[in-house]
Amino acid sequence: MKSTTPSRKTSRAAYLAHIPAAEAALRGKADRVTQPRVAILACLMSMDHAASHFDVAQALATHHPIDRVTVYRVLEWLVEKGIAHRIAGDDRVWRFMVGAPRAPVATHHQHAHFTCTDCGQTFCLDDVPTKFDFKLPSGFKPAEVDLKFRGRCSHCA
Amino acid sequence: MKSTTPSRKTSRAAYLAHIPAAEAALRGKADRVTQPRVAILACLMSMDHAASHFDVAQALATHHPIDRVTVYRVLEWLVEKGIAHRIAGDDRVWRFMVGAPRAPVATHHQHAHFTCTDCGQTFCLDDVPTKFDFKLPSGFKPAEVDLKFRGRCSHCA
DNA sequence: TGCTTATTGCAACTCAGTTTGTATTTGCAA
DNA sequence: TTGCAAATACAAACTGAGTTGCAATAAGCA
Repeated sequence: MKSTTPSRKTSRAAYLAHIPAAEAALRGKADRVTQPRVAILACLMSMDHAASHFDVAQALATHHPIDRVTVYRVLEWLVEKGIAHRIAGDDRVWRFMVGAPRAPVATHHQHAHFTCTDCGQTFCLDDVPTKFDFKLPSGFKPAEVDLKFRGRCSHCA
Repeated sequence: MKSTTPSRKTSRAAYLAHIPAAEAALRGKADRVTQPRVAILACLMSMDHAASHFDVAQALATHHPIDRVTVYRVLEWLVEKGIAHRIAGDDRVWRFMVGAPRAPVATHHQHAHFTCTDCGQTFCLDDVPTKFDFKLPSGFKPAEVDLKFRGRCSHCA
């Protein structure tokens, strides 16, 4: 078992700093604001890139160890509640990030994903201004768009 | 084990009709034109939607059974040779289609993928005329784009 | 036809993720 | 503070996609 995002781990300080924000974000959405939920959400918030379940579990391992099944369940629950969203990677591993899910068609500001071919990390690029001019074959009724880039990220360029 | 694309299977007639074309496509690219390669490529050619390894194996099961490992290897080999390309699905399954791979950035005609939320099938939409006007955050150097739609396909609309 | 070697078939394996079940803990409200 | 439902921990078994190693086969060529 190896980390899917080897470099640039979340610092513990950054994680702790996001705990209040994580709690606040959960207050409205959750019946119960539990420690694992807060910890996992704070962990996601402190990252600038998408994290796999394993990344999350490992990031919290020393400070606040959480059962891997719970990590799975909480991450799925965060997605269900619209607090986070997940991205299918090229390596069949789900990665998670805080924020809105897939963007509806016909917005001019697109939520895009950028996967670095160098360091392997996936970033969310919010508000990518794109002008779509779709001419899909007749009969195809799109509801959502996913925009995915591959290339060099700002850290590896 | 369930099929990933339950409806609208490849008919055997359509598959047989594509065998000569498949052989011709392989002649230039392959050292050896083997039966599994021809069969699998003909199978891909006869489909109008993306097929998983399992779909291919199942489609050929009765007429021309091929070991599932061979299906994996041949499909990967087809991608490597530029004869087919693969798409990462939302269910952690690779799907394959004949044709060119990912489009480079800065082309105005985009090779897009459309996944139907109803029947679950993924289609390739070639030559989708899109006018991209990317403004990625500074430092991000994109090399490839993936454009992915979700919605209702022409069969389910 | 026989030779050579790429390719195939088979079996066993890895790995991410899921499921189930039970005992325990904990958030929250009465 | 107490009671209770919801959530977590832990263990274990399971699923399903994809991989690896090796012996057997068959495509192309002389």
